[in-house]
Amino acid sequence: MSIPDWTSHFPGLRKLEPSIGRPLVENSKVVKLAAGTRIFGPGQSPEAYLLLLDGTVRVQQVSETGREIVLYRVSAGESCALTTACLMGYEEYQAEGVAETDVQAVAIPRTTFDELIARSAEFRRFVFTAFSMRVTNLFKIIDEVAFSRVDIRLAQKLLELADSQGRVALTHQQLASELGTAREVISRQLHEFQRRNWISATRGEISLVSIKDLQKLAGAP
Amino acid sequence: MSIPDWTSHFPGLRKLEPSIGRPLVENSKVVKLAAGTRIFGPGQSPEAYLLLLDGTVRVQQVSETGREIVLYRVSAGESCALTTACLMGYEEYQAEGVAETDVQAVAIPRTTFDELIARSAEFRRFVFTAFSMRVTNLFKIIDEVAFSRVDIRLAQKLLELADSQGRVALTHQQLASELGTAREVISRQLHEFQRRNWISATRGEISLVSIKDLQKLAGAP
DNA sequence: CAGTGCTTTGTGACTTCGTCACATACGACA
DNA sequence: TGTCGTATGTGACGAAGTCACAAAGCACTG
Repeated sequence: MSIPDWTSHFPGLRKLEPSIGRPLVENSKVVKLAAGTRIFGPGQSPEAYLLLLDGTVRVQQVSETGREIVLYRVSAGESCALTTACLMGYEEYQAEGVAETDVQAVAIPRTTFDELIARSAEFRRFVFTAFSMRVTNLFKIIDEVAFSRVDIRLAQKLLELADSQGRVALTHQQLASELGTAREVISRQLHEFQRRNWISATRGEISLVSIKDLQKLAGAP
Repeated sequence: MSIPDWTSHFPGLRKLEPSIGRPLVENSKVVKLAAGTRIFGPGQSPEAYLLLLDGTVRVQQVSETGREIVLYRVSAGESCALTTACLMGYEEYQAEGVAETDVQAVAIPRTTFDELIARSAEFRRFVFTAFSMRVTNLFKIIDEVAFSRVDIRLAQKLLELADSQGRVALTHQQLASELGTAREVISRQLHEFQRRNWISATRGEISLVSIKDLQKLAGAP
């Protein structure tokens, strides 16, 4: 059976020299994970560098009191870059990763990863770029959590998560987890948005009515 | 003039093969920066990988409204790992780095850095470990900012920043920046600590009186 | 289709945190 | 000893988080 060349799914890897790309493909394997699978979590060190072929993985942090905050998502074509930090580093993972959908991914063993880093400038760029994006994003989250108002953040999140019909199929609790706040706070804000006729809501789903107004709130102060 | 072999200052670099260590030393140069120098900031991409020989660098984020939060500090023997993310990655730095004291550092040019990553497993481990620590720490900050009470965080910070005599030579404003909160909030909390006789304060300096009580607050919920 | 049980949402009361607008107080230095 | 810049104190109020329930909404069952 021939091994499918999944490297073409990753723009950053397409230009890999064949002498590099072949061992990469041969030494790693494609894994499938069902939606809801916990991929890693506090106390579980990841064992391989993961590249997503399909689906999305949500990386989040859970507080002692049970409140949650979503740190970022990994989608098809991306790598779970921060796993790398822990893959390479001395510490255990503090956050947890959950498959949001069924997921197909390439698992690159630690040794292969290390070898690739050594041998391919192209691969290094790919890894570091992914890293850079995540870290920049973490900075942004800190900024928002520390300094930004929830109404603004909620408007941004709704716009970000809406599908093409302007619908967001999440419960208040799930939105609260996205922003790292409490469910009641979200309920009240949504109520206020509804009062202003910016959204309409049913159990478990929100429809954006006035995207323009939401953008105005989300944008300039 | 002989070039000083500063690699011995870095435990992670001591075991570098000479064939690797020599070019590292030869291609990089030692720089000195006066206290207060802004080393990098939003819009300024760093040009080199920095290893600190002496002094400390504070990395912080400034909000639109002027509030600040300290993300981490780089001390002697450490690398400003996250600079690397941006060094390697596609994006500009979102945070700013300021020399807190006079600083002596080794600046490794981008090309040399890349070459070292390629050639030395030892150096890779050094860089990734530093990375890992910072990222883990960023996770912790997000957790604390989002979920933890200021009185607890303030107690922790005081204990962390106290010198051997239990003194913290910072203004309320500076403490507020450490925690990403407002000065008034700190003033009130310190007042409360004082009322309970846990600290005593003079202009610009705080003395910890009952470290035990502070630890109790900082520790278990 | 009425009943039951789980999940989701609504709400009031209260605490904590952040903001604004000043009032004081301290300390260095002329 | 006065003056000036920085540091700290404070009240009022709005925004956000917590707690303890109440009330829907939905699925499944008999």
